[in-house]
Amino acid sequence: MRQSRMTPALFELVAARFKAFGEPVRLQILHALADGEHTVSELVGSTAIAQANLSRHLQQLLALGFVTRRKRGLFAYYRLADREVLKLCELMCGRLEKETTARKAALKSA
Amino acid sequence: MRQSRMTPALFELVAARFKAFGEPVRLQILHALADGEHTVSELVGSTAIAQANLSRHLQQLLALGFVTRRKRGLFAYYRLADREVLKLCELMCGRLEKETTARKAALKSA
DNA sequence: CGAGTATATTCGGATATACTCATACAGTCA
DNA sequence: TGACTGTATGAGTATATCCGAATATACTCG
Repeated sequence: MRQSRMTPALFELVAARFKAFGEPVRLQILHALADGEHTVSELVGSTAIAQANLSRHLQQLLALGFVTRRKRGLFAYYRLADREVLKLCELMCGRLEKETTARKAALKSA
Repeated sequence: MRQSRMTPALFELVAARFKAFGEPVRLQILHALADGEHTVSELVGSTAIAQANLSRHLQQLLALGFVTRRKRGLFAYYRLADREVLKLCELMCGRLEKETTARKAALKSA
């Protein structure tokens, strides 16, 4: 939040973006796209998420700029928009790891 | 997501953390805490969020490790748990800025 | 102890979000 | 053109989440 002034509208916009990451299914999709471009049907295969559901979540991620789409014939190829997307996930994962190791350490000392 | 294997449970845990950021009110609270420790009543004054609501959100942020609490007499002093919290916000804000400037540029060229 | 204050929690209604099923919309190829 | 396939979308339902009002809890001080 380096923004000079944070308006309610701005909070809304940022929150909407975080909300996109706040759903396990979407994280799973981003994770599946970490190794490169995939079509919807490939994702159906690798993630066990229903096609309709997958398509919907991909639309959201697309609308928010977290993934990009390339249509080629019948297929839609989705890929992560940039590396920062993974960086966000890694930051949060890192916090979780720290938390769990801290918890373990606390148990040992007790 | 540097984790060796992402399990469904792990996705849930990470998503829960992102979900905390996915709410304008909580972002506003984090923003208000950016300049240091504050009590609940101070935050009521500076944010115009109702006390009950504020307390609720602070509990969530506390449970997820984004803020810490120090109780002293009647008062509860909350502060950001670490700098990373702001970094996450800044990353997302940065994306939003890029998006909007890109949109403006697109309008100009059109 | 009893009043007063700061914070936390419970309850209930309103709203949003995700999911499934069925269907629509391309685009390909015979 | 017509069958077929991959992707997107509409409708309906179930679940989660937010908020306000009221209440509970914890601490201080007379």
